[in-house]
Amino acid sequence: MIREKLANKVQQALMEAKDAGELAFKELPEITLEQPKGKNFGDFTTNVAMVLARQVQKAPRDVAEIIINRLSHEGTLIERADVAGPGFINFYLKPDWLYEIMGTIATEGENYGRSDIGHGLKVQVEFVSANPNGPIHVAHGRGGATGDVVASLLSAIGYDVTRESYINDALNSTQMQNFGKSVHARYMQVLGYDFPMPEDGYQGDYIIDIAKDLVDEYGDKFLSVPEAERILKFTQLAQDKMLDLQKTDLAKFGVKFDVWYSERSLHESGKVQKAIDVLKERGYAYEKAGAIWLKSTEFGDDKDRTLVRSNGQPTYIAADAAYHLEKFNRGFQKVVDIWGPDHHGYIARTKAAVAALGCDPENLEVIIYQAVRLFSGGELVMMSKRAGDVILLSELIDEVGKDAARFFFLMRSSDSNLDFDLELAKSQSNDNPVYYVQYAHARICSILRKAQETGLAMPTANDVDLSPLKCSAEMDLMKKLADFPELVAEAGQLCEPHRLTRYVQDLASVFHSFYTECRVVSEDEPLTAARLALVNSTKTVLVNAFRLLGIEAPEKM
RNA sequence: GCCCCCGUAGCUCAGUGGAUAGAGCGCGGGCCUCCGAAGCCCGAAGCGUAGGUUCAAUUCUUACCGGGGGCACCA
Repeated sequence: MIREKLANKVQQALMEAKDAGELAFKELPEITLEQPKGKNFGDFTTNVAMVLARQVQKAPRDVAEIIINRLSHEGTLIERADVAGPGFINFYLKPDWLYEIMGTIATEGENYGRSDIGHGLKVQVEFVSANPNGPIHVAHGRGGATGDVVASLLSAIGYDVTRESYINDALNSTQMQNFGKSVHARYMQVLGYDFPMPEDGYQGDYIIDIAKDLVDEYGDKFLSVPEAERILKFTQLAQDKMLDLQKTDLAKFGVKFDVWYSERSLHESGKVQKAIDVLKERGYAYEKAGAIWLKSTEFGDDKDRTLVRSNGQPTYIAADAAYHLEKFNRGFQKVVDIWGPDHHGYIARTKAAVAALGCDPENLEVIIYQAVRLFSGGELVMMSKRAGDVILLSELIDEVGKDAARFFFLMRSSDSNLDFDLELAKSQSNDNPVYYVQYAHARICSILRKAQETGLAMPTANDVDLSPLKCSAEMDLMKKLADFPELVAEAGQLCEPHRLTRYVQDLASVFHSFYTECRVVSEDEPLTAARLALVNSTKTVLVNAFRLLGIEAPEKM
């Protein structure tokens, strides 16, 4: 808002200068207003004079001077504008611009920070998509937190978002067969038979748990069924159990999906075959050595990929192609896939498949998040009792809690490896960023309780005079609150949720400084009222940010 | 060999085509007759190397060096 106003002012000044023959430019440059890094460079700054300098053949500082002389401050929030450094124009604003924003926060409440950048565009965020042959583990946790918050951010900026998880439940896949055989072997063992685990069988204890469940539920009634049929049956039963467990674990993590999409359903409905047919028709599928191949090299992939094996079984790529075609057919105009680091190699082939099917690969955005390592007391944690070689998400949540788990997963850019310090996440101290930010909220609630006990009215920024707010701690806090909508927009458009955790920590920090500096409930009634309004606004923004992050806003800790 | 990510303070990480590169931990020093010290304030300390593009590069680009991960008619 304020940026547009300033940009308009600058544009007006530029046009006037042009008409007066002071600046000879043909095209109006884009005028961007930024918040300067240094504290002594005003509230907003623009580099337009430097951008324009070459075109008008004048020194940048002279151009800036001309613009400033044409700026009228009358009836605006501009206090003054200066030329600085190599040719920046720095704007110093009257405090009223912040008071206006306080009013906006009070009026918009839980909607403060939302926008309509997405214009209701239908977007799907696909994440987690774990094979239903094991529990959700910590790497899925990073993907889960990332996907969930990316979805929340996109929704906040006006997209029509669907959260979706793809179930790799094709019964004929090597992994699923292996899984079924493992469960079957454990089942036989629970029944007392000396039955060997298959080679490369699933070793985790959860396989035994499933086998015990199956014995409890069905006893030995499957023994009469032929072994091959029995294994197939077990694969399905065990898959269903795994899926339920995955849903339970993810729900505990605060992650819920609108759609669980079954790979098996793609095969059974003939959509995989259909996609292959489409690829053939479009000339991007061919036969070689008894198999059918996707001509993905046409679209920048390193090599062509097998769609259908020589034994007639379609590969997962065929199913993935069908799935992505289905996404676009379902009306999604933008698709975001969130994958683990082991999948980076699939970006090229998936985009190639999408392009070969006649969809625009630009509408598919793939986010790869990097590896997660758990540390405890400086030691790398590798093994889990319950799952074998991975740590389960549920174990992590039991250990550090949902909020800490989510927050820690979101603290780093997806592009960075993530070292998760269990001790830190558990510690109830100021070292722990989750406690730090939640404490800010609890502290606010404490102040508001105190004010209520004192019998004070609870003012909002709309019904109180904010002009007593003028010290630097108060100004810094208001500025941070003012940043929120833009931060949400940026984090959403870039699909970078870590910007939000960063912001929340910054906001908590300026609030804590304000708290130390400025006593809220005091003898000075106008000041108390204004500060209470500011505290209220801070609470609103914290709560809105926490909601996006999916963490609690505790009133007491 | 090819592909992806990272290389910023002692450590873990943010950040930006521009003016003085930030935070937490750790380290040193201060602050509670007062709304929660789970807090605040002050201090020391940094853009892997070499080219290129640019008025301006830590940011874009190329090469190299270092770390992590991936390269199936498995999913």
